[in-house]
Parts: sequence; structure tokens; C-alpha cells
Amino acid sequence: MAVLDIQFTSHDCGSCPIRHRAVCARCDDDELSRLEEIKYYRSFEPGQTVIWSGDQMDFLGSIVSGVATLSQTMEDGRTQMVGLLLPSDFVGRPGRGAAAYDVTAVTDLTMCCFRRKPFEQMMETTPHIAQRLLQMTLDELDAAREWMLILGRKTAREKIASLLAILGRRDASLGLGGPVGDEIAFDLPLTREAMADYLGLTLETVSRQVSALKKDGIIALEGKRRVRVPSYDALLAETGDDSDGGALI
Amino acid sequence: MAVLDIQFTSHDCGSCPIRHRAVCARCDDDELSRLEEIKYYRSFEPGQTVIWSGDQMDFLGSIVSGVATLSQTMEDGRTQMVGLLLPSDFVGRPGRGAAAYDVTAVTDLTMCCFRRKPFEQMMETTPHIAQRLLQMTLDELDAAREWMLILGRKTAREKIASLLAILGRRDASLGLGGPVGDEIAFDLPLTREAMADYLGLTLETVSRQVSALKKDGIIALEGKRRVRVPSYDALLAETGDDSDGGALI
DNA sequence: GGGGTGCCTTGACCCAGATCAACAGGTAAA
DNA sequence: TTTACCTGTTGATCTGGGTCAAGGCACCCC
Repeated sequence: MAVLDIQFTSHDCGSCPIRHRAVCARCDDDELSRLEEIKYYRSFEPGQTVIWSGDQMDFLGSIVSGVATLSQTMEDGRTQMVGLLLPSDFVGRPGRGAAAYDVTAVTDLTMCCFRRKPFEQMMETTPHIAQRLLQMTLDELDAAREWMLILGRKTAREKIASLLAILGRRDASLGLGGPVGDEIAFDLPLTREAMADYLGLTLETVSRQVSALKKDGIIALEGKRRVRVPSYDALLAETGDDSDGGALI
Repeated sequence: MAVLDIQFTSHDCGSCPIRHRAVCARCDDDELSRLEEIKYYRSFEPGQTVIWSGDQMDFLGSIVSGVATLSQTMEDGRTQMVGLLLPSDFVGRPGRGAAAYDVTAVTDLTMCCFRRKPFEQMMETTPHIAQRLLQMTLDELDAAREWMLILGRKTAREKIASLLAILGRRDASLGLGGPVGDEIAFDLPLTREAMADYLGLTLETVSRQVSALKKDGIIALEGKRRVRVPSYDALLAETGDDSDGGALI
């Protein structure tokens, strides 16, 4: 008997871009239809704000396509990105109605949303949803901690290299780039300013360090946004991490 | 009917310093005894390492008393603290045997440990454990993201003020200090070097900024480790945060 | 074409915090 | 009592990255 397996993962089987396999020996099979029942889609354009910190958030959901950011802003305007949301990432916090961060689309964005109340009720009755969300949240926590090392202890050059390594690895693992360890190429989904907000730098420093990595042959730029990395290992060597390439996101 | 409520919370009822109320309408009442069965205690001295990053971790557990840190170290010695573990905090990741971070006792430390395999099996059969852990993990994620703002965008003075505010609030909420908004006092559980590793600074900068806050009357030191904050609001004003005092940990 | 506007780059200069260094308790062992 | 060690403080100097400023390029609209 298959286990219940709710994956917040994008794929492309016909009309439903999210796979919700809800088949369980013990649980009721019509959990599946209940999930279908409470879900709807929303689309956003680049730069559009999905939700402002503090707003009431009547849904939870996952990214189907595109890239969004989670960020915090101090009243004097300093902002720090605290999450980078890519397809299959979960948005929102079960059990809390108010958004804690600004969520902003950085590309065209599609989200699959579930109405909060019924989703939370379903979590009560379908234990594997909580178990799945726990694993996803633990992954996010690992990514946040990796990020803390980047923010607290790395030089500007190492920060840029780390970000490129993370984005490159993410793309590669989605099968959009080549094999890791060799040449990879990917599109930067972020502006220089967004990269700066990610890394705790200014956009000028980002620009300078990207130029420096280019001059040193670590990366090549095709246009402003397309990055080619001749040797992923050489890029990893610039991150300051030990060689296991342990960067997480 | 009471709900199953497994809290990883320290209290002081006789021999068992952890409260595991396991009473549930649907679940079996003897889950309680199963938890008792697989648990044991470990004690550590200040400076002692609980576990090294990469080591096999055959237990999960929670802090009963004392303070521990979660940290990452780069091979050239730069280290960043990524978690501060206080009583009731959970240690370890269900589903992963290898430790991802160094865990170090900074004071006398007592942990309540559960053997990994039986605990994970119990998670499968007792759904509310996963739900409780999900909430705790989401709290940790919020704390990590607050911390990212501190690391990425705050000045040294704001960083120190933020750390003191967090420690002070934590102590106050545990009933060890006075009411928030007014004078509070607490012991610093961290050395200057640990504070530096927490905040992405050097210990010299920490020392200077602590002295500066003292000179400006924001804090008073009684010895090196006892901190008295005449006005918690004045301290919050130094953190750079908006006035809701939203610092999380 | 001309003039916005958004995004990026590069240069010149400055400063917050790192680095290097000396020293001051406190305490613990010899 | 002396020596050693650990933690913390303070001073002097240096520097990585911030700040301010001036363009460059691509694209869009009039």
C-alpha cells in the first residue's frame, strides 16, 4: 500500500501543476479530493508584492513557477532578504494568520494556494502533512543557518561566490543545467540590488565583485543575467566552504 | 478530552525535569510510558562539546537546564554561531543521523535525550509529536530569520543591543527577570568571544560596544557577566527595530 | 530622433569595524 | 609568593566595503 505522499512539488501533468498524491493505507482516500477542493491559483508579475509583513494571510501555498523573495525591512529602509522561494517551496505558516515577512515576486510567479482554515483542519486529521511540512521546514532552517554563516563571516567575494554556487546547484539539481563539478550555466533570477539584499552588501559591491569574478575567469557573463561557470569546483573554491560543497538552500 | 501535548519544556516536578503529558482521545495513553522508556539524561560541563558536526547522532533531545550553542566553523577558523539553545529547546533533526553543527555547552548543561530510532518510530504513530515539532521548528526558523537581519544589516551597536534584548526578554519570559518595559536584570551566559561569534563581530568590537552602551547608561554591569537594564524600552530603541520589540529567538 | 527610466558599472573617497598589541584583573596551581 | 592562564579592556592603525557621484547601455514611449 502506498504511503500518503503530499509533495509541494511542481510538475506538468495536465491541468494540475502540483502533485498531491494522497493515497494512504490508513487515511481516507478522499483527502485528495478535499485538497483539490480548497485550492486555487494566483499569478503575479515581477516586482508585485504577494503580501506585506503584518497583513492577514488567509491562505497557505506553494510556488508553482517563478521566483519570489521573503524580506524584512527596517524603518530606515535597510532591507534583508531572509528567504528565496523557488518552485515547490512552501509559503506561509500554519497556525499564524499574520504574515511575518514581505513576499515579493521577482519573476512571473504562479502560486498554488490553499484556504487556511480547511488546510489547517486537514493537517489535524492527516498526520503525514505535518510530517512532510516538518521535513521541509527543517530544510529551510538548515538553509537559513548556512546563510547566517555567509552573512556573518564571509567576505564580499565569498558571499557572491556562495550565492552563485547555490543558484547554480539549485538549477543543476532541477535538471536545467549541466552536471555539477563541470561547466554549468543558469539565469540569475535576481537584480544586483536583490543580490545585495540577499547577502548584506550594497549593490555597488555586488557589481564590483561580480566583475572581479568575471575578470578572474571564475564566471562568464552572457548579457547581464546569464551566468556561465566553466568549472563549478573552481567556483566552490571561492566560497570559503570546505570542499564538500555543503551550501544548502 | 485532553489533547496529546508533548512539551519539551523544563519544569521541576521531582525526578523528571521534562513534562511529557501524553493524554489523547485517539492515541494510546501508554505513549507516555513509551517516551519514558526510551529517554535518558546527559550532563555536560562548560566548554564541553556535546557533538561535533558530521558525527553520528544516535539521540534527539531537549535542553533541561543550562545553555548550549550551535555553531559552524570554516576551515580557516572563522566561526559563526547559528543557534543558541536554552532550556526547552530541541536538539537534533528527526530523519537525519549526522549532526550538521557543533553543539557546545557554555554553562553546566543537562539534556534529556531520546534514542533516535524509537523516537522516530513514535513520531510515525503519534501524529501530535510531528505537529508540536513543526511549531517549534517554525519558531526556530523565525528566530533564524530575525538573526539574519541582525547579521546582514545592523551596526555593531545595534547588534549588541539586539542580543541583550533577546537574552533579556527570554529571561523575563521565563520569570527570572522583572516585567518587560521596565528595569530587568540577567546574567550573560556568553563570553565576549561567544557574543562575537553570535553577531559576526570580533571580541574587541563586542567589548567596545558593551562599554559604550554602559557609558551611555543603556545598561549597567555588575561584574563582567551580570547585566542590569534600567529601561528595556531604551534598550529596544538601540536595536534599530521598529518599536514592537519583535526580536525573536 | 529625442528623452525617459531602469539596471548596471566604475571611480574617488571615507569610515566602521578588523587587526595588532599592550595590559588589567581574577583565580588556580606550584 | 610567584607564575601562568583566561577573560576582558583599551589604544593605535589599517582596510574592506560603504557612500557619493558620474556615466553607460537597453528599452520604451512620445
